[in-house]
Amino acid sequence: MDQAPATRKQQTHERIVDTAARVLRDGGFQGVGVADIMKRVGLTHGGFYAHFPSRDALLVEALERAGQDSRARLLRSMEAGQKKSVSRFRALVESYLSDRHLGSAESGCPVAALASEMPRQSDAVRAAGAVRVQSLGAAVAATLDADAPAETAAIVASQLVGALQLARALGDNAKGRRHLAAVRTFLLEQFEPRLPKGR
Amino acid sequence: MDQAPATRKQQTHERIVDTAARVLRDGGFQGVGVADIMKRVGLTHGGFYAHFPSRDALLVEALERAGQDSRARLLRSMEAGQKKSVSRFRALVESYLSDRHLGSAESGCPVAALASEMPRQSDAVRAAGAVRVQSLGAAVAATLDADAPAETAAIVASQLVGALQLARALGDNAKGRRHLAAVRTFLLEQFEPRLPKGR
DNA sequence: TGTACATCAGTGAACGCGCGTTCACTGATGTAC
DNA sequence: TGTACATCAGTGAACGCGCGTTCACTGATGTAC
Repeated sequence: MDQAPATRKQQTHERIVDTAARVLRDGGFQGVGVADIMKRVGLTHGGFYAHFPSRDALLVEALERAGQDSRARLLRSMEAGQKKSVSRFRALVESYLSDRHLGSAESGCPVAALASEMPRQSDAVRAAGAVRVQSLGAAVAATLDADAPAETAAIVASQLVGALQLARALGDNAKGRRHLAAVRTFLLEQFEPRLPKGR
Repeated sequence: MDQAPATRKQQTHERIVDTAARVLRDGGFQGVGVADIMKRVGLTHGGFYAHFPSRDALLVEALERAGQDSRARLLRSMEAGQKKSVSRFRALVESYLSDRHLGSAESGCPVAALASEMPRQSDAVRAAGAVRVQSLGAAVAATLDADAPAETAAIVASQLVGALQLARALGDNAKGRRHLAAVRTFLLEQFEPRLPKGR
């Protein structure tokens, strides 16, 4: 929806944000260093401030980008599942609580990767974080029956984020994977819509 | 259980760990600065290394202490509830997902305060974190029926941690409190033991 | 088609600051006789 | 009871390092005529 010519500067800007969106999820907020990001993009750090007024402004954009990335990834899983007659809800849960997501935070959900750090960020970053949380809730809601209570999405989102975080804290090993599996089973039994293909 | 004489040095050590355990939950791992902690205790930073081999060693002790603090606090809530014939499970859930816990991370559960930062810490800190996660699971298990499936504790713990984190990311406001309330209601309906007083 | 100039995007040195860590030193507490 | 000495707990200056930010400058791209 934004196929404007894209000047060279805009292209560079995108590359910086994309890189930061990955590093952010892997290394947390303080893992995003101005010099480091610029180096990864193949530039020197001095040019950074021609693109962003401050490091904080980059964090905000990177967080938004990470959320979009992650959401697009979930949608692809759901499309792939639909071809196999898997409900949207099941595709979401199996993708979010997959062993793959356990191990690769850098391309995963930024809420799971960053939630406990959110309260310690600047106003602007926290606001962007709250939007990400609500967006996750909306993504979950879209997989539920239309007549499901409004709170169900919040409950499921909490469960997804908590389960992935505890699994990661236990480690990318048998303990972590067992934890994920337990929650996966529970959520499917408890919340998978009864209609053949979900809503 | 450790009422040994306690030398002056040991007393100071305790004060450093106690202070760090609070600051850790409020400010995260990188919120714990050697000079800052010593200043809060009323000392100068130079003396730090007579107590700990490194900052990382303090983080490990502070994380353990925070877990013990938080667990003791939950146990007190459960005892208080028992006098009012409230099940242990209900006391746990209402305490963990209370508005009070939403606002005051520094005396709360370190897993909720730090989970997403755990994977980025040193081996020693991650190991201590994994112990904290399992300890939380054990605390939950102790409030469930003896015949509950083993996975239930992990499921409930995930839900508690995820709900508190998302509520905090939404903010210490109406949105955050509504989120907590929704999950509280769900957990009680779903998992509160049916026997009069819980196990 | 070519020349002159302006703008753009990025360079790289420098600054100030905070942090973890080290270390020679000091004042207070405890012990020996 | 008093004196001399050793140990203990903490002090404060200094170090090296990384980080966010600034800024004068440069080479490349685009525009005017």
